[in-house]
Amino acid sequence: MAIIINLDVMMAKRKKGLTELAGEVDITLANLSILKNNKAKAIRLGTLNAICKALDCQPGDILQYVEDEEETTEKEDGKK
Amino acid sequence: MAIIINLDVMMAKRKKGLTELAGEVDITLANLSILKNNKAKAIRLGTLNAICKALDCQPGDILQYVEDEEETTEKEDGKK
DNA sequence: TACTTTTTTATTGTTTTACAATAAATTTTT
DNA sequence: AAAAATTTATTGTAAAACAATAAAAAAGTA
Repeated sequence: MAIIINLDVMMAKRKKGLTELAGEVDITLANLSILKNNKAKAIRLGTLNAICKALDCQPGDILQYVEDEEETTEKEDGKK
Repeated sequence: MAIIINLDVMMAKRKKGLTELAGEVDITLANLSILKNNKAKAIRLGTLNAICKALDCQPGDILQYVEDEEETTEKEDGKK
């Protein structure tokens, strides 16, 4: 996979924590955490919409495409 | 909803049709058409990834957040 | 106009996954 | 240490991606 989620970055910029954002996005803390940490395999446009609205940003601020070369040597990124 | 899909725009820029793109993205023509025409309610990151790779673009080129005021007066956008 | 290609729409079925709800563990902050 | 915030995990349900297929509609070409 080479789509990474920069939700944490935008949250930091807006000074919003999970608790606050979860309320505005109307999603549970737990599931928003999953999203934030790139554990989600898909996203509903309605959810993306709510996030963009709450953070006043664009999808491009949250989703980023990077071509994957192997840099898996460092640590591990995708553990089972 | 206020997330719109500009996949058609990027396809036009890259001069790629559905047939060609569907092959590269490894998704059926029919389903890609649904995506392209904003009929999808969600998108898998794997699919978004494949599209970005095939079109050499970013998610932000395809997904756009617009706050919805009512401009439904013109035609109809979302029919049932 | 007929023929071809592309695109759209529809239908059915399977599999995946979002998300809720909940709880516990972990980390961070005070 | 205590409190607050975050992460991780589990179970269940509803939703939706996507495949496969087919057919209608639109666009392009001879």
